[in-house]
Amino acid sequence: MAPETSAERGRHVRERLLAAAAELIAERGWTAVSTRVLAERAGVRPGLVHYHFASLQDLLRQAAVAAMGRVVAETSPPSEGVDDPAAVLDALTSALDAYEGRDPTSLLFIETYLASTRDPELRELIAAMLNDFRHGVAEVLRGSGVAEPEATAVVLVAALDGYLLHKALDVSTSTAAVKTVLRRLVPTPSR
Amino acid sequence: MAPETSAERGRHVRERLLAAAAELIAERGWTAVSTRVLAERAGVRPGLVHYHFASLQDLLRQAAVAAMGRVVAETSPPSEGVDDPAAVLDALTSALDAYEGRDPTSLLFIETYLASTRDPELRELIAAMLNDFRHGVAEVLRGSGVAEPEATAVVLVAALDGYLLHKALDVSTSTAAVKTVLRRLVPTPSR
DNA sequence: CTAGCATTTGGTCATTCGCCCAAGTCGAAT
DNA sequence: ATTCGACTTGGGCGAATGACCAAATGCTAG
Repeated sequence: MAPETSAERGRHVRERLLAAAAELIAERGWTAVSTRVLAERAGVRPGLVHYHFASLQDLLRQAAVAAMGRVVAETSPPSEGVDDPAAVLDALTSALDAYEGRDPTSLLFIETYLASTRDPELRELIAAMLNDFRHGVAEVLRGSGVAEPEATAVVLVAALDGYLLHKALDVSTSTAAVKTVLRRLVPTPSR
Repeated sequence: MAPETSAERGRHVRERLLAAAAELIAERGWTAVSTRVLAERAGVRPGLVHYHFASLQDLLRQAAVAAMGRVVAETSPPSEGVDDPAAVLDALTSALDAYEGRDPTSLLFIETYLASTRDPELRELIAAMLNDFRHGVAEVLRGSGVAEPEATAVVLVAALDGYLLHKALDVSTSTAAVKTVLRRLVPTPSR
């Protein structure tokens, strides 16, 4: 195998810990992730957790922000070149197909939202992400002539997260029907 | 004071424990509620928790279901006498004024949704509540001529819960503007 | 008055928790 | 070859956890 410098190995361990944390937050819940199960999942000795991170909370914060940032980046609608509101909606609702409510990604989002309630530092980071995403959606909506783009984006994103939240309880609802109804939120002004 | 029979005192203790549990789930998160803080909050000795309830999980389940059932009952729109979709919306969005996202009630809902993910017994109870509420809303929508009442109810309720979820992070959004946009979901067929 | 009962008490059990640290390993630079 | 520094190991700290139980308490029915 490739010989690793100790610095490289250290970075590798850090990444494994962050990945394991994102998994376990979704599986067990934010406050139920412990240093020992975390280390075991990462395939690493428990002592390493507090060598690479100041505290368990700090690790969880970094893991959640990094993982969520990645998801948001690839879910964000293209900032230009979209003029049809229906196309905007399709881009967003593709998330409804990708995430089923009970999957690690959906649960990580909800868990982090709740953890933000009890961690001001985390709240600021997540609120900034949410606002960026909302404004991105609003910009596209404005470009395609939808009235009140900012408020519409707020409702649209809320409906998406809320639907995923409910889907965790009840998977029987039809995503296709939901998409149809969501289209009412982005009416085309002309015609 | 009124002399209490031991049975009455027992029932009283049970209620205090349930009330304390609902508070603490919101404050600390579902998995972070312990028997000892629970007993302290209820003004009761720790040993009583496992006398009145089979387990801590069982207590939390009962507390969440009872508290949520009470909220749902008083938020549900009147099942008859409403023919204007705007009035339906007003009845529902009144919850947006009552709950600010970071209040105990909102947090209890989200926490319980997440706990349901890891507790099949709880999930069935909460899913039934959600479906009852959705169908109640759908029935009123159907009565006032809104197209696709079931799917509309799903989206509407999702938007409400999602908005509360996001409000916990960012209280800067305008509830009034949100209500305006939500009106698009319930278009009047006539006119 | 007494026996029976639900309730309450105070304590203990093994386990797990976050965090810390002295000692050890090992590649890189001198 | 030796030193340096980053990384890792294994153990241990006090505190908290869920659950359990024998003994005490006190109301109530006989």
